[in-house]
Amino acid sequence: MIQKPHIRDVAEMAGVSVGTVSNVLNRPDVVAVSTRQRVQAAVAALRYVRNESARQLRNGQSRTIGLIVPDIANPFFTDVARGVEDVTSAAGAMVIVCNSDNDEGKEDVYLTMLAEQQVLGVLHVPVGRPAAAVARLNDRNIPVVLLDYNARSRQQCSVSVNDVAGGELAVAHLLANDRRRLAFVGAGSSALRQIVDRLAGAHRAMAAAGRPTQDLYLLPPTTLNVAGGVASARALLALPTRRRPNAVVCVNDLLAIGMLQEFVRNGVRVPDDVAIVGYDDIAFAAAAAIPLTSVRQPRNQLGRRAAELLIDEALGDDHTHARVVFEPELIIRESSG
Amino acid sequence: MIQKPHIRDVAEMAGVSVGTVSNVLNRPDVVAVSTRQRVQAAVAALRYVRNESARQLRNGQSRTIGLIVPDIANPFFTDVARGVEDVTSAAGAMVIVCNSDNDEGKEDVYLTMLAEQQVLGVLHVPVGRPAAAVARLNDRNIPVVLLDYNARSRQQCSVSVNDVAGGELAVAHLLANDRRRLAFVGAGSSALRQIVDRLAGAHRAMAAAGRPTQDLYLLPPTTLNVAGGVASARALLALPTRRRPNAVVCVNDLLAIGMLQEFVRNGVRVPDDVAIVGYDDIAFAAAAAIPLTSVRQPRNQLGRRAAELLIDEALGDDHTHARVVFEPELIIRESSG
DNA sequence: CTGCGTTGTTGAATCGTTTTATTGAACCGA
DNA sequence: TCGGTTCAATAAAACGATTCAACAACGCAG
Repeated sequence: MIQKPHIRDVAEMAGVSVGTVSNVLNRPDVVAVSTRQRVQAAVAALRYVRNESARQLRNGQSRTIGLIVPDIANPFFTDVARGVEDVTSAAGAMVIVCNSDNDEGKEDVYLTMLAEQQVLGVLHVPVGRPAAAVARLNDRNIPVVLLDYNARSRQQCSVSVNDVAGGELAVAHLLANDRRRLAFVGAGSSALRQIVDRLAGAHRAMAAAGRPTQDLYLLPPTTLNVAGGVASARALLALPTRRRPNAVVCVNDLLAIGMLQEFVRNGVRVPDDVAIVGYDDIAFAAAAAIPLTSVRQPRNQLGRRAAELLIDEALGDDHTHARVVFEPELIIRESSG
Repeated sequence: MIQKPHIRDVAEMAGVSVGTVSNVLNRPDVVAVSTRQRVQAAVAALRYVRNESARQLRNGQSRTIGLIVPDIANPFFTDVARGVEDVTSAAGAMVIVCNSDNDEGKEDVYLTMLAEQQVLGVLHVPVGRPAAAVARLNDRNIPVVLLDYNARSRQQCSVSVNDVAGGELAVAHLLANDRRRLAFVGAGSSALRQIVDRLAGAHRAMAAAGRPTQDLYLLPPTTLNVAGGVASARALLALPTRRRPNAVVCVNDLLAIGMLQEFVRNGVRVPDDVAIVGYDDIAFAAAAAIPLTSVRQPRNQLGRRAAELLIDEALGDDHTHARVVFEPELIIRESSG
């Protein structure tokens, strides 16, 4: 057996020209049935495998898309990635996953590498403002779909979730349940667009209830994980009971779980003494000691829709840019009683 | 500005030949300083971006590796993937992530696609026995490193965790704490190699303590998630108190968390009435209502080491195959008192 | 002044496909 | 029997980089 059979070897074996083999592979309908079968037999016999590099060079583009996320170990992006993969795989394409680590420098490096790869397109969760590098890709006619980011320009697609609405849902729910002393946990720790928006939504809900925005107590910055939640809970426990909030909204479920844990440990009853609302509705929200009320984001859908838009832009001929904004959903469980 | 500048455009602008430009890009040391600077200036001015397809075609291989996992949405593989990414990114390569969905057919499809892409190599978490497709890649000199699988043949690298030892650790720990009525949760639901090994380890620990293996109560099959844990806990609660196990080992943390939740809900004290040990030590194990004792696997390390081996095999010249087996570690927390 | 080694640059061949213009065969109706 | 039409198959020209043998220029020793 030939080590790496080329299309030429297949052609020889089948007694046809290489052009015909190529046709069998790409447009089987234009070649006569008997010839086609002969060629397919040769392909199988030699275990011929196409060389995508050559194909790409000739065609000018690959069957690959890039996905740039801050951290693939984060369950949120994981589910997004899964949605992306499902769609691309159905389209016969593959996904190159890149971690930007919230570093715009790394983002740039990857964007360039993806351009070199002649990818079909890039799905990009930008750290800050979509970088100049994105514009550079557009110059080269490589479509970029922004993910978890609402594009301002109409020159490109974007898919995001309405974070303002999410913050509003959470606070409105607590106010409707007669909670009066509210705290918002996780703001200020960074200028993350998502968090800024959620806080804005929270403020809007306050205003709608005729409450001044400063009535929403902002807990000092912490890390956005379970440990940060524990620390935040302690900060609240240090307040005199009378002034202690009786409801908290966390910008993600990790914070909420940490707080829940620390409250339970200190005999604070949830939701009787303090109601808790998380964000993201990760798998563990429902599994917490006291099942957690949380704002659910359609993570998988986010990935799917973005991938669909990207593929349409890359392969379709009459593409119009879309700005998709999903609405979050409040999942009410015991923690907000 | 030229739409897609080629190396030829750069050459013209700098007043040199294309060969020289290529040299500047690939072996800058062989070209004179003044020439090099002139070329680099032209590259920058034209915003020239290399065409990897052409490069790959000529060189016969890409700067890309494939990673095939059952499900990228599973936190275990997510952390593995993260480790892989860190190593490959440092080596200037990229990762194509593929979900096999525990389907050998999909595995095959992806393996073929990766071969077509002329990838540097493939990291593969096989569903069953490493398929014939793997052998096919080896025929084409594409290295394959098996991940989370202990290769029998010495013809290839593999990186795995000693699951037998993990099962043994868990059971030995409980026996050492004077727990006598033990249950093992999660076996039988599938013939997954990992689970079979962990059970074998559990049996070994029983034997070492002079206990017959049938004293380890096997709970009937459930799904391997939180809901399965809840169901398993109910099954135990249905037993008369006297015969109810006072310690359980779960094959993963999701099961353990589900059980914990259901026990707490029914007034069963953990660890006083029942001790619980999980497996994987996912981030939430420590954050559970009662922090969970769990068998930790070096997930990130698993990915890192596999990626290193793969890159060494693909690029190094004196590669010797290695079979790396990591040892799991028992993280003792409150749930096993 | 010649010959030789060193350094830097060049031009052409090459990688393995796809595609397009062209050829050739077969068939049909007049 | 002969032009016209279809249908299949072919040969050759891309695609855009890398590489290598060959060459030019230069300095220096004899």
